[in-house]
Amino acid sequence: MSVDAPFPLAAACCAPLVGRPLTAGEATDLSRVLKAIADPARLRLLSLVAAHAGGEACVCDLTEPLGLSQPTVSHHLKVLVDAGLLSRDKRGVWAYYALVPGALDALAGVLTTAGTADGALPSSAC
Amino acid sequence: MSVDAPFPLAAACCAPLVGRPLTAGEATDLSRVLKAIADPARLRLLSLVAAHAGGEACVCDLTEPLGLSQPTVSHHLKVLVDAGLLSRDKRGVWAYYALVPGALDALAGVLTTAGTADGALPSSAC
DNA sequence: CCGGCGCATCGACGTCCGTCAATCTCGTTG
DNA sequence: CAACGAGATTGACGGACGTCGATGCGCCGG
Repeated sequence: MSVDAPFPLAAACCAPLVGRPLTAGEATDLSRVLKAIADPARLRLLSLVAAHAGGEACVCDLTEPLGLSQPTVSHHLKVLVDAGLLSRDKRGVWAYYALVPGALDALAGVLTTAGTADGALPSSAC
Repeated sequence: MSVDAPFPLAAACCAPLVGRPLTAGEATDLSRVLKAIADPARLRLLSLVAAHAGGEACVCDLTEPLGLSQPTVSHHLKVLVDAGLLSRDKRGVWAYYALVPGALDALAGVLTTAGTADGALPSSAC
C-alpha cells in the first residue's frame, strides 16, 4: 500500500517549479517522483539498467553490483516502476527492467530554470 | 552536524547517470542533493523564493504561504543552503534567501538522458 | 509430475526525517 | 540601556524509509 498514484509524473509535468509558486498538490506529486530517485541504491539501479546491454536488465544482473539482497533490489525496482521511471517486462522466469523513454527528461525539464523557452525539451516531455 | 559535504553538487556534477554505471560515492553525493529537493515543503520554498520579487525572500515571507512554523521553515531553508541550491544573505535583522544560479540546471543536466550532446546546458553547469 | 530457480511479497527491526514548542542570539528601536 | 522582533538552535515525538530473512508464487527442465 505504498503506492496510491501510479504515475504522479504526469501531474508533476508542465509545472516548472521556477516562475510561479507551486501548489501543495503539485509539490506533493513532484516530491513523490523525486523521492523515488533520491536514494543511492535506486540511482545506481537506474544507471545500471541504462548502461546494460540492450537497455534492459533482470534482477539477477543487479544484485551483485549493488551488494544488496535480492528482496531489497526487488523493492527498489518496484519503487522506480511505480514512479513511472522504469518499465517491467516479464519474459519467462526473468523480469527485464528498462528506462521509460522521456521520464527522466521530463523530470529534468521541471527543474530547469531556463523557463522551457529554449529547445531543451523537444516533444517527449509533455 | 547534519552536514559534512558543503557542496556535494560539485561532485555529482558531470556524472550523467545514464551511459555508465554510477559508483557508490557518486550515487551518495547525487542522492544528497536530490533528497534536499525531494520534499513538498522544500519544493514550494524553492518556487516561492524564485517567484518572489527581486528573486529573493526572507523567512517572514515564506511561513504564511507554506502553513508551517517558523523553526520548520528555517530548518528547510538550511537544508537547501547546505545542498548548494539556495544562498543566504543576512541584511540587518532579515535573512534573504535566493536561488544559486545554475544549481538546479546542473541537477537537470545530470538527469537528462540526451547525453549532454545538445545545447541544453550552455556553460553554467560544468 | 516434481524439483529447482527467478522473482515478488510479508513481517520485523533500526534508523532517519519532518514537525513543533521552547529557548537563545543579536541587531534595531525607543 | 532596556525592550522588542527576526531568525537560528535545541530537544522531543511520531511517522516514514531502507534493509534483511523467511516465505509464497510461476515458469521451466528432468
